[in-house]
Formats: sequence, structure tokens, C-alpha cells
Amino acid sequence: MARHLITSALPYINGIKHLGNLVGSQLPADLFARYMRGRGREVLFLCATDEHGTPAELAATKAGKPVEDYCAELHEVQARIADGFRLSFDHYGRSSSPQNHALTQHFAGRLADLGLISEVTEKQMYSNADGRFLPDRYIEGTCPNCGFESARGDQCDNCTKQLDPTDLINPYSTISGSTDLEERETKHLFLRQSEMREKLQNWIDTKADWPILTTSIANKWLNDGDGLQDRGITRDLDWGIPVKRGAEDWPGMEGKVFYVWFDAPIEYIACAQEWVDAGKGSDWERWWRTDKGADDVTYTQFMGKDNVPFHTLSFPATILGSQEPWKAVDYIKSFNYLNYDGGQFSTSRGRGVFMDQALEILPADYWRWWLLSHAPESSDSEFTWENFQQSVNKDLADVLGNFVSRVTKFCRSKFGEEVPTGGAFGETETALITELTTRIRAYEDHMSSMEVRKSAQELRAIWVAGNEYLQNAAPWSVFKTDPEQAAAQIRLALNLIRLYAVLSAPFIPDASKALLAAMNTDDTSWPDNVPAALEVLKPGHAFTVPDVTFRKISDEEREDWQTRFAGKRD
RNA sequence: GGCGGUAUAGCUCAGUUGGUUAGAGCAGCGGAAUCAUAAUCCGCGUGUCCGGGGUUCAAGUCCCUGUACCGCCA
Repeated sequence: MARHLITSALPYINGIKHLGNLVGSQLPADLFARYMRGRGREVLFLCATDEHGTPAELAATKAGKPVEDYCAELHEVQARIADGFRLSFDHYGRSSSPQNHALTQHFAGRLADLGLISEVTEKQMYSNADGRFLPDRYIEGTCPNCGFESARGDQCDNCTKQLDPTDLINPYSTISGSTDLEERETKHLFLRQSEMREKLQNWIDTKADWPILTTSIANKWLNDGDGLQDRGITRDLDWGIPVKRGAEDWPGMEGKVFYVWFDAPIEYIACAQEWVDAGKGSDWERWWRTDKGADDVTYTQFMGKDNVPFHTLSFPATILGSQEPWKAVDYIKSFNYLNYDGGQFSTSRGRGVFMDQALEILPADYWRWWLLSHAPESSDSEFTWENFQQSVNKDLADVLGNFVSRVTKFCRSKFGEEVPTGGAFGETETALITELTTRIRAYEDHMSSMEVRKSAQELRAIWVAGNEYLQNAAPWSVFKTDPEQAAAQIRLALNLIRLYAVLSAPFIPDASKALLAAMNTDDTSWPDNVPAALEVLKPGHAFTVPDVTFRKISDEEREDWQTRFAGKRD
């Protein structure tokens, strides 16, 4: 049996993510994981918070907390919200875990032994008042080009000129405001990606089936200008994984930590160890080591396009470069951006809807359905409240929810709350089963190839088929002359509800669960055989009429939310 | 400035290796039905497929070029 290792890009720790972040990695990854589990595949679905780096330190300072405490808290917050969205991670780890410390240091040592790490001395701005080196963007000053007074150290926001922090007139730290800055020499480790260029290129060239978005970004970095550049993998910071060469100290690198982009992807592996250490699994190596059983694993990564370079180049350079038998990624599913009502979602400006706010407004299924059925696969896509209201009301409330309602209520009034007995299937029923079989196979194809929007479209068509059938069969009029036949029709329709619950579970897990409960069954077997799947609920099987499965979003609510989320987040 | 992505019906989007009258959902209009969350079902599209060249018997689909938006890099 094929096994699936699935990872979602790691969300950064410094705050709650918005819907654009969610739909770009975690949500489609969850869809795929749930689908594969539903098909009976063995799945290990991992995600973790990415916790190191300057932004985390600054956010902690702002919150007045030690950075360790801050990260621990925010990890819990993010884990709780992920749970709220029903993201079914087998483990939600932390890049700051001891497992990741050890593994990151191991990789660094191994790469150094193989000559893939160099030590480079360079000059960086040091702030005496802050007691730390400052990344370029944390230094501001007057632009030498246009005179703009808060130009950043990497680029002037006013005239867009690219700058070096030393170019700025009257530079100051944006952290403390201090002007007491000086250039200091500091030594850093560089991953010699340039040495790996050919190997990476050959590897990428074998991935002809990857989305063009993924390979074009990788090829650009491999071939742009002077080709793939070496990359600094250490920083002068306190918060991070201490630089070590395996278990040994690294002379000259005291007090430094690995750069977040070196240690974060390694957490994909460490997370599997955390999963075992948390008592949830027993053998992480059979997922990650090709010499220990991972040969039959299919590894799929999900991420937004901004993360593609690290996953196609930096991380592969790390694991391929180690010359150890690590499992490399088989397929990278990347996404474009989701825009918000004519502009971008913005974490810093609080524009758009954030994950916690979304759940305060509506249950997870509503968001999951809209986001997945509008996933930005081929290009950037856009969230508008009108579209959200329309899609959710039409698809979930009218097409699916109302189908359940009309079937169960009709049955209750004519036959009582149990699957009716008698009658036989005729041509209409056969035609429906044929159509469903075709559509379900198409749905399976789209789901396995991670065509998210097409999957949603097909699933919706499957829901619609049920309404079409009812309309053609018209049990409400048949009942007047031939109650037995009406019974057969309704028996089929009730079975459709169970079938829909099973098929829809990856998209709308809560509703799926509620429908199965109403149908009084825990049979979630996949409909490999559609006719058989439509006879699971036998004559006489008791059920209950469920509460409204999906309520509608009113115009008032939509207008209210529209204004509420237009501006700043409090 | 370099590179990449995208530009298809009012809206959101499909359009495989170029091949018959360019499609779907929503919205809109008309009708049917009345079991149901005023839900459902059926019917209705004269769209410079961003502009301009070119290749071809044939281009939304390939090439060149221009424009717009988005992103990455410098």
C-alpha cells in the first residue's frame, strides 16, 4: 500500500495568519491528507510553527515577554486555531524543538565535512544600544537618492532605489531609534549552493510533472545572472539553534545561531521525530529514510509561491548535499496569492480576514469550502464578500444542505424516520448511478492530482445530480399513486446523503460528520462500487432529520463584515 | 532594469499534444414543480479569447512585439 508523507509550509510564529496564508498551504494539504486517508492510504501529515529569527524576537519584546515564552504561547494559539479549521495534522510541531536542534546541527556538521559549507567574514551594521547586529530592513535613514527620511536599509520605499545600509544618511535602528550604529566584522557560515547547482538542476529537470509555477521559479534561481548563489545560514542572534558542527562546538561561531531558513525545512524531518516522541507514532525513519523503508513513500509538499525557492533549492541542497539516504520531495504543489477585495491581504496593516476572526464569524466548513473551491492555482485569485456570500449560500445551503433537508423531511412525513421498504430501481435510478459513477471517478482523478478547484467543481456537480434526480423522479407525486416506488426513490436519496458525506469529508469535515450522525451510520467506506454504496442504509434503518446543515449568510451580515474587515485589525 | 506569472461572457474561472458553431458555475431573463433552508429543476450567451504582426490548410492554443496587473531579483 502506497504511503503518503504530506507537509504544509510552516507558518511563522509571530501572529495569527490570514486566509491567504491558510489557502496557500495548510488547507490544500489538509484536503489531500483527508482524501488519501479516506481512500485507505497510510498518511503522515506534518506541520509546525517556524519560530526562529529576528521578527519573533521583536514581537516577543513588544509583547514584553521572553521569546521562549512568547513562542510557546503563540504556538498554542496557532495550534488551537488550526484545530478550529479542522486541519488534521498528525503532529503540529515546533522548529524550536530539541529534535530540530540536534538534526539541524547534524546536517551542518555533515555538510561541513563534505566541503559544502564555507566560512565568510563580512561587515554588518551593529547597534550598540540594541546590543545586536541589525538586518538591513531594521535600519532606516535618509535616502541619498531622493531625500526620503524613512528609507529602509535595503530599499527606499519612496524612490524604490536599492540601498545598502551604509548608504543611508543619519541611519538609525528601527528597533530602538538609536543612531549609535557601527560597521563590525562578523563571521558567518555559507551553504555552498553554487557547488550543488548542477546536481539540483538535474534533479529539477526530472520533475516535468510539477506545476509550472514551481519549476519556473526554481529554474530562474538556478540560471539567473551568475547562477545559484551561496547562502548565509547563520545569524548573530540569541534566539535560534546554536551553531554546532554535529555534536561538537564550532570554533569561531560561538554565540551565533542558524538562520531560520536553514533550520525551518529540517523541521519537516524533526517533526516526525516529535510525532514519535509525543507517543503518536512508532517509527519516523520509515517515513524519512530510504534505507529504512521510506522507498515506497510518496512525499508531497504544499506551499505558497514565496516559499518555492527554499523548497526546490535550499532544502534539497541540504538533504541531497548530505549524501545520506533522506527521502526527497516527489511533488511540490505551489499556490499563488489570494487577494482581498481589490488589494492584498496584509498582516502588518491588518487588512483582510484572519484565521481567528474567520472562525468567530462562521464555522470552518464555510471557509474551507469557499477557499478551496477558489484556491489560487493558476493565478492570483480574489476574495470578495459578495462572492463568498453567493458561493456559500448557493453551494452549501441550497444545493447540498437543502437536498438533505428535502429528502429527510419528506421521508419523515410519508414513511417516518427510517429508510423505507419496498419498490425497485428503474431507468431513472440506473441513469443516476451511471452519472454518479462517472463523476466520482473524475473526482478521484482530480483529487489525486491535487487539482483543487476542479475537485470542488466535480463534487458540486455530484450534489447537483441528486437534486436533478429528485426533480425527475418526483417522489412527492409518485407517492400519491405508487407509494412503493416512492419508497425506493427515497431510499436511494437517503443513501445519497451518506454517499455525499463520505465524498465531501475532505472539504467539509464537520458537515460530513453531522450528516453521518443524522443518518445514524459510521460507515465511511469509499464508494469504489457506487451501486453497492447506495445500498448501505438498508430498509428499516433508523435516522433522524438533521438540523439545518448550512445556514445562509444574510445581506446584513455581509455588509457588516465588509465594513468591519476593511480597515485595521484592533 | 532583468526574469517569471497572468490577461477568455457582468462576476469567479475551464479550455488537454493548434482542428468542427469558444465552455462551466454565479448573477440576469423566461418557464416547470411545490418534497425542501422563498430552496429545486428546465431553457436562454451577437464574448474584437488584452492590442498589433507572423507561422499554418487551420491559433484562445505556437513565434515576435506592444500594453496592463501581480510577483521575484538587482
